[in-house]
Amino acid sequence: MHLIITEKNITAKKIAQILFGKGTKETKVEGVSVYSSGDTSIVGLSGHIVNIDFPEQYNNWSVTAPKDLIRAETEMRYTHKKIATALKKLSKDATSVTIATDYDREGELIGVEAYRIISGFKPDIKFDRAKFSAITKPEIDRAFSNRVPLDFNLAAAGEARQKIDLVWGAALTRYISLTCGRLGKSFLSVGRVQTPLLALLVDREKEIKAFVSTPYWEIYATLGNGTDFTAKHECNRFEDKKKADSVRAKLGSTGTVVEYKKDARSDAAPIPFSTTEFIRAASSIGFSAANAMRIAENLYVNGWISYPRTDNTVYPSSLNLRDVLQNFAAGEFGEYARKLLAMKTLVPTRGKKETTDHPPIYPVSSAKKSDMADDEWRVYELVVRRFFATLAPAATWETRNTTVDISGEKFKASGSKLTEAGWRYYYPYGMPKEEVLPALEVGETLKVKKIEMPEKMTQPPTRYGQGRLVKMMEDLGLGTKSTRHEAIQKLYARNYVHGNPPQPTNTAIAVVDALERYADLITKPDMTSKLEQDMDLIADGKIKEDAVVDESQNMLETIFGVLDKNHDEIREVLFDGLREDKILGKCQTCGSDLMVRKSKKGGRFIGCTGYPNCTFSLPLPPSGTIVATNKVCERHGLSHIKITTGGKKPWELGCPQCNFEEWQKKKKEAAAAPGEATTGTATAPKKSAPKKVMAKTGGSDENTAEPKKPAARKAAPKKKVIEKAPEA
DNA sequence: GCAAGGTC
Repeated sequence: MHLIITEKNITAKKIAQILFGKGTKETKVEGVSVYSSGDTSIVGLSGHIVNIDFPEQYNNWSVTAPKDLIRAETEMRYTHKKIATALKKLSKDATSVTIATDYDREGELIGVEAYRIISGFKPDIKFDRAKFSAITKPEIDRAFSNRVPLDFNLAAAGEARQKIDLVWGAALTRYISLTCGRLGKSFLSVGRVQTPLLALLVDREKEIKAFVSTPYWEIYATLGNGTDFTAKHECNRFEDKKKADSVRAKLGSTGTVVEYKKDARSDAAPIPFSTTEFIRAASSIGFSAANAMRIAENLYVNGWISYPRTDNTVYPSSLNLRDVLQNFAAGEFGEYARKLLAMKTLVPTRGKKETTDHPPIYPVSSAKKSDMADDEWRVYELVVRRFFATLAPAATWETRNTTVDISGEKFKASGSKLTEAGWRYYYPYGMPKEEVLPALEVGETLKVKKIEMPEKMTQPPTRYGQGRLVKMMEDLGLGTKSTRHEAIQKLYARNYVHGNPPQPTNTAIAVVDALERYADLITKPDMTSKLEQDMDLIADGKIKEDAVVDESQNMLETIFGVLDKNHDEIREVLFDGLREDKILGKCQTCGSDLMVRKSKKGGRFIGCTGYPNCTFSLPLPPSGTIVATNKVCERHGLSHIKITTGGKKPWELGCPQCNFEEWQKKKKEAAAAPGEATTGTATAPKKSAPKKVMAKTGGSDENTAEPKKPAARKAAPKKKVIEKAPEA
């Protein structure tokens, strides 16, 4: 029997259809689908079915010193035992095996893993490899009639990555966690991808914290010639109020048009969806990266959209765009599809990245709204509309620009109007607002109807949204199309970040600070670029896997030398960060800091650092991570808190004192009117179980929260530094 | 209780 092994079930199925046609027989071995015809069987893996890890004796974090992991041996563990057993069973009847996993580094390693499992069990089977870059009949036929040997060098490159990631990740994760006593499920993690990602967020947060907001003034004139419009002084921002005042004082009651220009601007259609582009678009309509990918995965397995993990932004010529459109001609999107089908030629847009493994994400079948949940529909609609937009012509805007002279001062205004919708007819997301500017003539006199001079404050840079982060990661080479969203999610799960856009905690800032000082390499994307270069050398046979791993282990040993020497200082940096995250405000009775503290019984509460002189305290819910938010209670001066549990929907508890008072009031009312229901007020818990100390209020979803618009974000008020000269 | 990479 000839056994063919693919990376995943869906490709096994597709290849069977191509090679066997209708004669395909599907059976199950150990619950794994096997597609057969005649003397050939095809089985799909589930990506990697083994993983490397340290042997059990290294499992106790406080027994093994972190640096002893660097040279520790590793072993293979099955992660999909049933598939491994199925491979062995199938190989009993096999005389030859063709590895037909994805044509990339990880695919080669996955293939070699299957090879090792089978040849360890039955050594005399012959192996070869089919390499294909699209699952189409000509490409599959070509690949299977030109089979080559397995590329062990390429697989070794992937294996080097596995070992280096494990050793660095495990050793540094344990070191940091042990150093500050964050053990058990609240450990602090470190990794080649996640730490540079976290450092991006921390660097930005530092900029935001360091930002000093200063006032400035703008001058607007409302002008009219029938249609009113607003023009802004050409100075844009006045930092000097006196100067702004003097300009304002000059302005008379009429203005003269000194410049007026009408133009047309072409607005190009967007490129096809790669995973990154898709996540960016989904993020801008309110989906977190992980949620967008989870939904896309669902839509894919249910046959609504194509494979969602792709770097490709160019439709392959094998994809018949008209056929795809035809699927939609009668459905929910019929009017759009028919309009595109009526065009003589379809010229799709194309992005810079072109790969051949998968097409860009496009809709493969027509769905009705009732076929899926609301969130799924929103994502599906996004994919459908994007596909349409990539086939549509550019949009055209008419732009108008004018300069008006008011008493010698220049004011500018511009207008824009969509004159040809083009692709924007199909894709309404992110539509810029039209600005009205009436037709004007140079020399025309306009009445000044109103002058306004608002005072504004300069704003700190905005936090990176998830879509932007995924894009930055791609540009920096961090992670892959399949893992970037997971890296972001991991930061939430570790409580390194909270909210959306993700905001790093003081703990995260401290971890990055400590690592940047003493283990700089793990905080930079350069580690990944260097690894990529080394992997290419391994794949080319120019250097051995062991040499690369050994060099990396040496570097990590050097780093551990530095860490050990500076242990006390690192501990201090980490403790300070951890402590800051626990401070919720000042005690109203004595003015000391209020902090999250542990009780002797293992619970926790908010206690005063003035203890034992001050015994002020407030209760806290028994489980979940307490996160202090930026919001401060106006009545009590305490940070609003939320309770997070590993990336799930956080519970926005609000001010802990307000919450406590609310709960006490409820308790009193319940005691005064026994038997009566105690629901009703807006902040009251729907089901106020008396055992639960806290009054639960509505929560916002970390994962689906609409990313805040930059303009809506407040400047960090406490960072505003005002230096006033003492009065005489 | 560690990472990152596949896939579901």
